[in-house]
Amino acid sequence: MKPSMVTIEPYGHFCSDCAVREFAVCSSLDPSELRQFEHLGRRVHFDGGKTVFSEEDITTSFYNLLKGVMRLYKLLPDGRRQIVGLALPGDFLGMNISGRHNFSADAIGGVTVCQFAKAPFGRFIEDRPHLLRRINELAIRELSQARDHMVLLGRRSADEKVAAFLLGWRERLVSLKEPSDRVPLPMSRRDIADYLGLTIETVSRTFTKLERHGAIEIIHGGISLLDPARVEALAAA
Amino acid sequence: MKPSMVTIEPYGHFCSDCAVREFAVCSSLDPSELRQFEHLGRRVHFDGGKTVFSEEDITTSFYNLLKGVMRLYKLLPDGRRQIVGLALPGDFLGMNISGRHNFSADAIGGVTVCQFAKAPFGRFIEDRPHLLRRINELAIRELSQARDHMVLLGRRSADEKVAAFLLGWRERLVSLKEPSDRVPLPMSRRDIADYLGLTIETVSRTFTKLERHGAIEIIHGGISLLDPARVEALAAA
DNA sequence: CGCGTTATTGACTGCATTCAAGCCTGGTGG
DNA sequence: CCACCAGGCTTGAATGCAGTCAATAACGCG
Repeated sequence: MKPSMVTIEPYGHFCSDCAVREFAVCSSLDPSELRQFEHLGRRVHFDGGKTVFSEEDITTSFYNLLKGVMRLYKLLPDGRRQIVGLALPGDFLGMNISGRHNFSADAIGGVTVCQFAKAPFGRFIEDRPHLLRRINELAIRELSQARDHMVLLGRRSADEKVAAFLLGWRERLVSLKEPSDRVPLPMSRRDIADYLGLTIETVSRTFTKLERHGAIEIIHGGISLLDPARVEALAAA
Repeated sequence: MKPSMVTIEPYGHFCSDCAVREFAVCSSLDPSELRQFEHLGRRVHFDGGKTVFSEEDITTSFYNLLKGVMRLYKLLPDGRRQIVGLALPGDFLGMNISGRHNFSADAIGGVTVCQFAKAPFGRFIEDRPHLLRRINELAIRELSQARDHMVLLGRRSADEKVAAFLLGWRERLVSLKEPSDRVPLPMSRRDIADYLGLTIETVSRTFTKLERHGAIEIIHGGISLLDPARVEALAAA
Protein backbone atom coordinates (compact mmCIF):
# COMPACT_ATOMS: atom_id res chain seq x y z
CA MET A 1 0.00 0.00 0.00
CA LYS A 2 1.20 3.45 -0.91
CA PRO A 3 1.62 5.51 2.23
CA SER A 4 -0.78 8.41 2.59
CA MET A 5 0.71 11.85 2.42
CA VAL A 6 0.45 12.47 6.12
CA THR A 7 0.81 9.53 8.46
CA ILE A 8 0.27 9.92 12.15
CA GLU A 9 1.64 7.46 14.63
CA PRO A 10 -0.02 7.07 18.02
CA TYR A 11 1.26 9.04 21.00
CA GLY A 12 3.99 7.89 23.29
CA HIS A 13 6.80 5.36 23.65
CA PHE A 14 9.15 6.55 20.96
CA CYS A 15 11.90 8.66 22.51
CA SER A 16 13.95 5.57 23.31
CA ASP A 17 14.62 4.81 19.66
CA CYS A 18 14.70 8.42 18.45
CA ALA A 19 17.57 9.24 16.14
CA VAL A 20 17.89 12.86 17.25
CA ARG A 21 17.58 12.32 21.01
CA GLU A 22 21.20 13.34 21.57
CA PHE A 23 21.23 16.69 19.84
CA ALA A 24 17.67 17.99 19.61
CA VAL A 25 15.78 19.93 22.29
CA CYS A 26 15.21 16.73 24.19
CA SER A 27 18.92 16.30 24.89
CA SER A 28 18.34 18.52 27.91
CA LEU A 29 15.92 16.08 29.53
CA ASP A 30 16.78 13.36 32.03
CA PRO A 31 15.35 9.83 31.64
CA SER A 32 12.33 10.38 33.85
CA GLU A 33 11.45 13.65 32.13
CA LEU A 34 11.88 11.96 28.81
CA ARG A 35 9.20 9.43 29.75
CA GLN A 36 6.74 12.25 30.43
CA PHE A 37 7.89 14.07 27.32
CA GLU A 38 7.03 11.07 25.16
CA HIS A 39 3.37 11.56 25.86
CA LEU A 40 3.44 15.16 24.63
CA GLY A 41 4.66 14.55 21.12
CA ARG A 42 3.60 12.30 18.32
CA ARG A 43 5.41 11.35 15.20
CA VAL A 44 3.96 12.58 11.96
CA HIS A 45 5.19 11.76 8.48
CA PHE A 46 4.88 14.12 5.52
CA ASP A 47 5.52 13.14 1.94
CA GLY A 48 7.82 15.24 -0.21
CA GLY A 49 6.32 18.56 -1.25
CA LYS A 50 3.75 18.69 1.54
CA THR A 51 3.49 21.89 3.55
CA VAL A 52 3.87 21.34 7.27
CA PHE A 53 2.79 24.85 8.23
CA SER A 54 2.28 28.18 6.50
CA GLU A 55 3.51 31.67 7.12
CA GLU A 56 0.27 33.18 8.34
CA ASP A 57 -1.04 30.16 10.23
CA ILE A 58 -1.76 30.59 13.89
CA THR A 59 0.79 28.55 15.79
CA THR A 60 -0.83 25.47 17.30
CA SER A 61 2.18 23.17 17.35
CA PHE A 62 5.94 23.05 17.59
CA TYR A 63 7.96 20.57 15.57
CA ASN A 64 11.10 18.65 16.17
CA LEU A 65 12.48 17.42 12.87
CA LEU A 66 13.47 13.76 13.15
CA LYS A 67 14.22 12.72 9.59
CA GLY A 68 14.47 14.38 6.20
CA VAL A 69 14.95 17.94 5.03
CA MET A 70 12.58 20.89 5.11
CA ARG A 71 12.66 24.24 3.34
CA LEU A 72 11.67 27.28 5.40
CA TYR A 73 10.61 30.20 3.24
CA LYS A 74 8.75 33.43 2.86
CA LEU A 75 6.85 34.65 -0.17
CA LEU A 76 6.40 38.16 -1.50
CA PRO A 77 2.93 39.10 -2.76
CA ASP A 78 4.03 38.68 -6.37
CA GLY A 79 5.28 35.16 -5.77
CA ARG A 80 8.99 35.75 -5.35
CA ARG A 81 10.27 33.32 -2.75
CA GLN A 82 13.18 33.48 -0.35
CA ILE A 83 14.19 30.33 1.46
CA VAL A 84 15.31 31.52 4.88
CA GLY A 85 16.60 28.19 6.08
CA LEU A 86 16.97 24.50 5.36
CA ALA A 87 16.05 22.37 8.34
CA LEU A 88 17.78 19.09 9.14
CA PRO A 89 17.12 16.45 11.81
CA GLY A 90 17.39 17.91 15.29
CA ASP A 91 16.10 21.34 14.28
CA PHE A 92 13.26 22.73 16.33
CA LEU A 93 10.58 24.70 14.50
CA GLY A 94 7.68 26.88 15.42
CA MET A 95 8.89 29.29 18.11
CA ASN A 96 7.58 32.82 17.63
CA ILE A 97 6.22 35.69 19.62
CA SER A 98 3.42 36.85 17.36
CA GLY A 99 1.36 33.71 17.78
CA ARG A 100 1.78 33.02 14.09
CA HIS A 101 4.46 31.19 12.22
CA ASN A 102 6.33 33.84 10.33
CA PHE A 103 7.55 31.55 7.60
CA SER A 104 6.26 28.49 5.79
CA ALA A 105 7.77 25.04 5.96
CA ASP A 106 7.62 22.30 3.33
CA ALA A 107 8.92 18.78 3.33
CA ILE A 108 11.66 18.20 0.74
CA GLY A 109 11.35 14.49 0.16
CA GLY A 110 9.75 12.48 2.94
CA VAL A 111 9.98 13.94 6.40
CA THR A 112 9.24 12.75 9.90
CA VAL A 113 8.60 15.24 12.66
CA CYS A 114 7.80 15.00 16.32
CA GLN A 115 4.81 17.30 16.76
CA PHE A 116 3.93 18.99 20.07
CA ALA A 117 0.71 20.81 20.77
CA LYS A 118 1.57 24.34 21.83
CA ALA A 119 -0.25 24.55 25.15
CA PRO A 120 0.90 21.32 26.81
CA PHE A 121 4.42 21.89 25.54
CA GLY A 122 4.35 25.38 27.02
CA ARG A 123 3.21 23.98 30.34
CA PHE A 124 5.93 21.34 30.25
CA ILE A 125 8.62 23.97 29.74
CA GLU A 126 7.20 26.13 32.51
CA ASP A 127 9.04 24.46 35.38
CA ARG A 128 11.94 23.02 33.40
CA PRO A 129 14.36 25.87 32.82
CA HIS A 130 17.00 23.52 31.43
CA LEU A 131 14.67 22.78 28.52
CA LEU A 132 14.08 26.49 28.03
CA ARG A 133 17.82 26.99 28.08
CA ARG A 134 18.21 24.36 25.40
CA ILE A 135 15.56 26.01 23.23
CA ASN A 136 17.33 29.30 23.71
CA GLU A 137 20.62 27.74 22.61
CA LEU A 138 19.02 26.46 19.44
CA ALA A 139 17.48 29.88 18.73
CA ILE A 140 20.84 31.59 19.19
CA ARG A 141 22.52 29.08 16.92
CA GLU A 142 19.91 29.77 14.25
CA LEU A 143 20.38 33.49 14.69
CA SER A 144 24.06 33.07 14.05
CA GLN A 145 23.34 31.04 10.92
CA ALA A 146 20.86 33.67 9.80
CA ARG A 147 23.50 36.39 10.11
CA ASP A 148 25.98 34.38 8.11
CA HIS A 149 23.37 33.91 5.46
CA MET A 150 22.68 37.64 5.32
CA VAL A 151 26.34 38.19 4.45
CA LEU A 152 26.03 35.64 1.68
CA LEU A 153 22.86 37.19 0.31
CA GLY A 154 24.00 40.79 0.52
CA ARG A 155 27.66 40.70 -0.31
CA ARG A 156 28.68 37.60 -2.22
CA SER A 157 28.80 36.95 -5.95
CA ALA A 158 26.92 34.09 -7.57
CA ASP A 159 30.04 31.91 -7.69
CA GLU A 160 30.79 32.58 -4.06
CA LYS A 161 27.21 31.88 -3.06
CA VAL A 162 27.13 28.49 -4.73
CA ALA A 163 30.56 27.48 -3.46
CA ALA A 164 29.74 28.58 0.08
CA PHE A 165 26.43 26.75 -0.09
CA LEU A 166 28.02 23.46 -1.11
CA LEU A 167 30.61 23.66 1.65
CA GLY A 168 28.13 24.75 4.28
CA TRP A 169 25.66 22.07 3.34
CA ARG A 170 28.34 19.43 3.41
CA GLU A 171 29.46 20.67 6.80
CA ARG A 172 25.97 20.33 8.22
CA LEU A 173 25.58 16.84 6.85
CA VAL A 174 28.96 15.81 8.21
CA SER A 175 27.92 16.94 11.67
CA LEU A 176 25.00 14.53 11.31
CA LYS A 177 27.65 11.93 10.51
CA GLU A 178 26.81 11.53 6.86
CA PRO A 179 29.91 10.56 4.88
CA SER A 180 31.74 13.36 3.16
CA ASP A 181 32.85 13.99 -0.39
CA ARG A 182 29.65 12.87 -2.03
CA VAL A 183 27.25 15.64 -1.07
CA PRO A 184 23.58 14.72 -1.54
CA LEU A 185 21.37 17.59 -2.65
CA PRO A 186 17.79 16.47 -2.12
CA MET A 187 16.42 19.90 -2.98
CA SER A 188 15.70 21.18 -6.49
CA ARG A 189 17.68 23.80 -8.36
CA ARG A 190 14.80 26.16 -7.69
CA ASP A 191 15.18 25.60 -3.96
CA ILE A 192 18.91 26.25 -4.15
CA ALA A 193 18.30 29.39 -6.20
CA ASP A 194 15.68 30.69 -3.78
CA TYR A 195 17.99 29.95 -0.88
CA LEU A 196 20.90 31.84 -2.43
CA GLY A 197 18.97 34.75 -3.91
CA LEU A 198 19.71 33.67 -7.48
CA THR A 199 17.81 32.19 -10.43
CA ILE A 200 17.79 28.52 -11.37
CA GLU A 201 19.70 29.33 -14.55
CA THR A 202 22.51 30.98 -12.64
CA VAL A 203 22.73 28.07 -10.20
CA SER A 204 22.82 25.61 -13.07
CA ARG A 205 25.47 27.58 -14.94
CA THR A 206 27.61 27.87 -11.83
CA PHE A 207 27.41 24.14 -11.16
CA THR A 208 28.47 23.48 -14.73
CA LYS A 209 31.32 25.95 -14.42
CA LEU A 210 32.55 24.30 -11.22
CA GLU A 211 32.40 20.94 -12.95
CA ARG A 212 34.31 22.17 -15.99
CA HIS A 213 37.01 23.49 -13.69
CA GLY A 214 37.28 20.07 -12.07
CA ALA A 215 36.15 21.30 -8.66
CA ILE A 216 33.04 19.14 -8.46
CA GLU A 217 31.26 16.42 -10.35
CA ILE A 218 27.52 16.66 -10.82
CA ILE A 219 26.04 13.30 -9.96
CA HIS A 220 22.53 12.06 -9.62
CA GLY A 221 20.87 13.69 -6.61
CA GLY A 222 23.89 15.65 -5.57
CA ILE A 223 27.48 16.51 -6.31
CA SER A 224 30.84 15.02 -5.62
CA LEU A 225 33.46 17.34 -4.18
CA LEU A 226 36.56 16.62 -6.24
CA ASP A 227 38.64 19.59 -5.14
CA PRO A 228 37.39 21.00 -1.83
CA ALA A 229 40.30 23.42 -1.59
CA ARG A 230 39.38 24.98 -4.91
CA VAL A 231 35.76 25.35 -3.85
CA GLU A 232 36.84 26.92 -0.58
CA ALA A 233 38.95 29.42 -2.47
CA LEU A 234 35.94 30.33 -4.58
CA ALA A 235 33.76 30.74 -1.51
CA ALA A 236 36.08 33.55 -0.36
CA ALA A 237 35.94 32.25 3.22
CA MET B 1 35.83 69.52 28.68
CA LYS B 2 35.44 67.27 25.71
CA PRO B 3 34.18 63.90 26.87
CA SER B 4 36.55 61.00 26.46
CA MET B 5 35.54 58.39 23.95
CA VAL B 6 34.58 55.79 26.51
CA THR B 7 33.10 56.94 29.78
CA ILE B 8 32.35 54.50 32.53
CA GLU B 9 29.92 55.31 35.29
CA PRO B 10 30.24 53.55 38.65
CA TYR B 11 28.26 50.41 39.37
CA GLY B 12 24.75 50.39 40.74
CA HIS B 13 21.75 52.61 41.41
CA PHE B 14 20.61 53.37 37.91
CA CYS B 15 17.74 51.09 36.96
CA SER B 16 15.21 53.42 38.54
CA ASP B 17 15.77 56.14 35.97
CA CYS B 18 16.53 53.85 33.05
CA ALA B 19 14.75 54.75 29.85
CA VAL B 20 14.49 51.19 28.57
CA ARG B 21 13.41 49.52 31.82
CA GLU B 22 9.97 48.76 30.42
CA PHE B 23 10.91 46.95 27.23
CA ALA B 24 14.44 45.63 27.62
CA VAL B 25 15.46 42.33 29.24
CA CYS B 26 14.98 43.88 32.64
CA SER B 27 11.23 44.24 32.10
CA SER B 28 10.96 40.67 33.36
CA LEU B 29 12.37 41.51 36.78
CA ASP B 30 10.39 42.48 39.86
CA PRO B 31 11.47 45.46 42.01
CA SER B 32 13.56 43.44 44.45
CA GLU B 33 15.33 41.59 41.65
CA LEU B 34 15.91 44.88 39.92
CA ARG B 35 17.81 46.15 42.95
CA GLN B 36 20.15 43.17 42.79
CA PHE B 37 20.39 43.51 39.05
CA GLU B 38 21.60 47.09 39.37
CA HIS B 39 24.81 45.90 40.90
CA LEU B 40 25.59 43.62 37.97
CA GLY B 41 25.62 46.21 35.24
CA ARG B 42 27.35 49.49 34.72
CA ARG B 43 26.67 52.20 32.23
CA VAL B 44 29.29 52.83 29.63
CA HIS B 45 29.27 55.56 27.04
CA PHE B 46 30.86 55.23 23.60
CA ASP B 47 31.40 58.08 21.20
CA GLY B 48 30.27 57.80 17.60
CA GLY B 49 32.39 55.47 15.52
CA LYS B 50 33.80 53.52 18.46
CA THR B 51 33.71 49.73 18.30
CA VAL B 52 31.99 48.18 21.31
CA PHE B 53 33.04 44.62 20.47
CA SER B 54 34.49 42.78 17.49
CA GLU B 55 33.51 39.67 15.63
CA GLU B 56 36.28 37.42 16.84
CA ASP B 57 36.48 38.70 20.39
CA ILE B 58 35.92 36.24 23.17
CA THR B 59 32.66 37.19 24.84
CA THR B 60 33.28 38.69 28.24
CA SER B 61 30.21 40.90 28.48
CA PHE B 62 26.63 41.28 27.43
CA TYR B 63 25.19 44.66 26.54
CA ASN B 64 21.85 46.26 26.95
CA LEU B 65 21.57 49.25 24.66
CA LEU B 66 20.14 52.23 26.54
CA LYS B 67 20.59 55.14 24.17
CA GLY B 68 21.72 55.68 20.60
CA VAL B 69 22.08 53.44 17.58
CA MET B 70 24.59 50.71 16.85
CA ARG B 71 25.52 48.92 13.66
CA LEU B 72 26.05 45.17 13.87
CA TYR B 73 28.12 43.81 11.01
CA LYS B 74 30.33 41.15 9.59
CA LEU B 75 33.30 41.62 7.29
CA LEU B 76 34.57 39.39 4.50
CA PRO B 77 38.35 38.93 4.25
CA ASP B 78 38.54 41.40 1.36
CA GLY B 79 36.77 44.11 3.31
CA ARG B 80 33.23 43.78 2.00
CA ARG B 81 30.88 44.52 4.86
CA GLN B 82 27.36 43.38 5.57
CA ILE B 83 25.43 45.09 8.32
CA VAL B 84 23.32 42.34 9.86
CA GLY B 85 21.34 44.58 12.14
CA LEU B 86 20.82 48.07 13.51
CA ALA B 87 20.39 48.07 17.27
CA LEU B 88 18.15 50.53 19.08
CA PRO B 89 17.52 51.16 22.77
CA GLY B 90 16.19 48.06 24.49
CA ASP B 91 18.14 45.63 22.30
CA PHE B 92 20.22 43.04 24.08
CA LEU B 93 23.58 42.13 22.55
CA GLY B 94 26.19 39.50 23.06
CA MET B 95 24.39 36.16 23.35
CA ASN B 96 26.15 33.37 21.50
CA ILE B 97 27.03 29.73 21.91
CA SER B 98 30.57 29.72 20.52
CA GLY B 99 31.99 31.86 23.30
CA ARG B 100 32.83 34.53 20.74
CA HIS B 101 30.79 37.37 19.40
CA ASN B 102 29.99 36.42 15.84
CA PHE B 103 29.58 39.95 14.64
CA SER B 104 31.07 43.35 15.39
CA ALA B 105 29.23 46.27 16.90
CA ASP B 106 29.98 49.98 16.46
CA ALA B 107 28.39 53.03 17.94
CA ILE B 108 26.69 55.26 15.34
CA GLY B 109 26.74 58.59 17.08
CA GLY B 110 27.05 58.56 20.85
CA VAL B 111 25.78 55.45 22.57
CA THR B 112 25.11 54.41 26.14
CA VAL B 113 25.02 50.75 27.07
CA CYS B 114 24.45 48.83 30.24
CA GLN B 115 27.33 46.36 30.37
CA PHE B 116 27.17 43.05 32.24
CA ALA B 117 30.13 40.80 32.90
CA LYS B 118 29.33 37.40 31.45
CA ALA B 119 29.88 35.18 34.47
CA PRO B 120 27.88 37.05 37.10
CA PHE B 121 25.10 37.66 34.60
CA GLY B 122 25.03 33.95 33.82
CA ARG B 123 24.79 33.16 37.50
CA PHE B 124 21.99 35.68 37.95
CA ILE B 125 19.96 34.07 35.18
CA GLU B 126 20.55 30.60 36.57
CA ASP B 127 17.65 30.59 39.00
CA ARG B 128 15.48 33.19 37.28
CA PRO B 129 13.74 31.44 34.42
CA HIS B 130 11.52 34.45 33.74
CA LEU B 131 14.63 36.41 32.78
CA LEU B 132 15.76 33.54 30.57
CA ARG B 133 12.32 33.50 29.01
CA ARG B 134 12.61 37.21 28.31
CA ILE B 135 16.02 36.77 26.70
CA ASN B 136 14.56 33.98 24.61
CA GLU B 137 11.73 36.23 23.48
CA LEU B 138 14.19 38.86 22.35
CA ALA B 139 16.24 36.25 20.48
CA ILE B 140 13.14 34.97 18.70
CA ARG B 141 12.12 38.49 17.78
CA GLU B 142 15.53 39.10 16.30
CA LEU B 143 15.36 35.85 14.42
CA SER B 144 12.12 36.96 12.87
CA GLN B 145 13.68 40.28 11.87
CA ALA B 146 16.65 38.45 10.45
CA ARG B 147 14.40 36.32 8.26
CA ASP B 148 12.57 39.37 6.99
CA HIS B 149 15.88 40.92 6.16
CA MET B 150 16.98 37.83 4.23
CA VAL B 151 13.94 38.27 2.00
CA LEU B 152 14.92 41.87 1.42
CA LEU B 153 18.53 41.00 0.63
CA GLY B 154 17.80 38.05 -1.59
CA ARG B 155 14.66 38.97 -3.44
CA ARG B 156 14.05 42.69 -3.55
CA SER B 157 15.18 45.32 -6.06
CA ALA B 158 17.17 48.36 -5.06
CA ASP B 159 14.06 50.56 -5.05
CA GLU B 160 12.17 48.09 -2.91
CA LYS B 161 15.08 47.72 -0.51
CA VAL B 162 15.37 51.45 0.10
CA ALA B 163 11.61 51.96 0.43
CA ALA B 164 11.25 49.00 2.80
CA PHE B 165 14.19 50.25 4.83
CA LEU B 166 12.71 53.71 5.31
CA LEU B 167 9.35 52.31 6.38
CA GLY B 168 10.86 49.68 8.65
CA TRP B 169 13.19 52.15 10.28
CA ARG B 170 10.38 54.60 10.85
CA GLU B 171 8.28 51.82 12.34
CA ARG B 172 10.99 50.92 14.82
CA LEU B 173 11.45 54.53 15.84
CA VAL B 174 7.71 54.99 16.24
CA SER B 175 7.60 52.03 18.61
CA LEU B 176 10.17 53.89 20.69
CA LYS B 177 7.71 56.79 20.58
CA GLU B 178 9.72 59.03 18.33
CA PRO B 179 7.42 61.27 16.28
CA SER B 180 6.64 60.09 12.80
CA ASP B 181 6.92 61.68 9.38
CA ARG B 182 10.35 63.14 9.89
CA VAL B 183 12.55 60.06 9.92
CA PRO B 184 16.02 60.69 11.35
CA LEU B 185 18.77 58.68 9.71
CA PRO B 186 21.80 58.93 11.99
CA MET B 187 23.74 56.41 9.92
CA SER B 188 25.79 57.23 6.83
CA ARG B 189 24.91 56.31 3.25
CA ARG B 190 27.60 53.67 3.47
CA ASP B 191 25.88 52.12 6.48
CA ILE B 192 22.56 52.07 4.66
CA ALA B 193 24.19 50.54 1.59
CA ASP B 194 25.92 47.85 3.63
CA TYR B 195 22.68 47.12 5.43
CA LEU B 196 20.73 46.73 2.19
CA GLY B 197 23.36 44.92 0.16
CA LEU B 198 23.82 47.87 -2.22
CA THR B 199 26.45 50.51 -2.99
CA ILE B 200 26.38 54.06 -1.67
CA GLU B 201 25.80 55.34 -5.19
CA THR B 202 22.70 53.23 -5.64
CA VAL B 203 21.32 54.32 -2.27
CA SER B 204 21.97 57.95 -3.12
CA ARG B 205 20.37 57.64 -6.55
CA THR B 206 17.33 55.92 -5.11
CA PHE B 207 16.87 58.62 -2.47
CA THR B 208 17.06 61.23 -5.18
CA LYS B 209 14.56 59.34 -7.32
CA LEU B 210 12.12 59.07 -4.40
CA GLU B 211 12.51 62.78 -3.81
CA ARG B 212 11.93 63.66 -7.46
CA HIS B 213 8.73 61.60 -7.38
CA GLY B 214 7.55 63.57 -4.37
CA ALA B 215 7.55 60.55 -2.07
CA ILE B 216 10.15 61.88 0.36
CA GLU B 217 12.17 64.97 1.05
CA ILE B 218 15.83 64.62 1.88
CA ILE B 219 16.58 66.76 4.89
CA HIS B 220 19.61 67.19 7.02
CA GLY B 221 20.23 64.03 9.04
CA GLY B 222 17.26 62.17 7.67
CA ILE B 223 14.28 62.27 5.39
CA SER B 224 10.73 63.49 5.54
CA LEU B 225 8.04 61.05 4.44
CA LEU B 226 5.81 63.13 2.19
CA ASP B 227 3.83 60.30 0.66
CA PRO B 228 3.99 57.17 2.83
CA ALA B 229 1.46 55.34 0.65
CA ARG B 230 3.65 55.78 -2.38
CA VAL B 231 6.68 54.50 -0.52
CA GLU B 232 4.70 51.52 0.71
CA ALA B 233 3.68 50.70 -2.84
CA LEU B 234 7.33 50.80 -3.88
CA ALA B 235 8.34 48.54 -1.01
CA ALA B 236 6.07 45.82 -2.48
CA ALA B 237 4.83 44.90 0.98
C1' DC C 1 6.56 4.77 -24.87
C1' DG C 2 4.99 9.41 -24.30
C1' DC C 3 4.20 13.13 -21.35
C1' DG C 4 5.24 16.61 -17.89
C1' DT C 5 8.63 18.36 -15.06
C1' DT C 6 13.28 19.73 -14.08
C1' DA C 7 17.76 20.94 -15.64
C1' DT C 8 20.98 22.77 -19.00
C1' DT C 9 22.57 25.86 -22.40
C1' DG C 10 22.55 29.99 -25.37
C1' DA C 11 21.60 34.80 -26.79
C1' DC C 12 20.32 39.09 -25.25
C1' DT C 13 18.85 42.62 -21.84
C1' DG C 14 18.98 45.51 -18.00
C1' DC C 15 19.85 46.70 -13.28
C1' DA C 16 23.11 47.75 -10.17
C1' DT C 17 28.04 48.42 -9.96
C1' DT C 18 32.25 50.67 -11.13
C1' DC C 19 34.86 54.46 -12.35
C1' DA C 20 35.15 59.30 -12.34
C1' DA C 21 33.88 64.16 -11.50
C1' DG C 22 31.91 67.61 -8.96
C1' DC C 23 29.30 69.37 -4.89
C1' DC C 24 28.12 70.42 -0.38
C1' DT C 25 29.02 70.77 4.55
C1' DG C 26 31.45 71.12 8.76
C1' DG C 27 35.66 71.86 10.94
C1' DT C 28 40.28 74.23 11.17
C1' DG C 29 43.46 77.68 10.99
C1' DG C 30 45.01 82.05 9.24
C1' DC D 1 35.38 86.21 9.53
C1' DC D 2 36.60 83.85 5.70
C1' DA D 3 39.54 80.54 3.03
C1' DC D 4 40.70 76.09 2.75
C1' DC D 5 40.49 71.26 3.27
C1' DA D 6 38.65 66.56 4.08
C1' DG D 7 34.92 63.49 4.03
C1' DG D 8 30.53 62.38 2.71
C1' DC D 9 27.12 62.77 -0.74
C1' DT D 10 25.37 63.32 -5.43
C1' DT D 11 25.49 62.81 -10.29
C1' DG D 12 27.01 61.02 -14.82
C1' DA D 13 28.88 57.63 -18.13
C1' DA D 14 30.28 53.09 -19.09
C1' DT D 15 30.78 48.25 -17.76
C1' DG D 16 29.55 43.74 -16.41
C1' DC D 17 27.15 40.34 -13.71
C1' DA D 18 23.19 38.07 -13.14
C1' DG D 19 18.50 38.00 -14.96
C1' DT D 20 15.20 37.17 -18.70
C1' DC D 21 13.60 34.89 -22.60
C1' DA D 22 13.80 30.91 -25.32
C1' DA D 23 15.04 26.39 -26.97
C1' DT D 24 16.68 21.89 -26.05
C1' DA D 25 17.96 17.93 -23.15
C1' DA D 26 17.39 14.68 -19.45
C1' DC D 27 14.76 12.55 -16.26
C1' DG D 28 10.82 10.45 -13.62
C1' DC D 29 6.48 8.54 -13.91
C1' DG D 30 2.45 6.49 -15.44
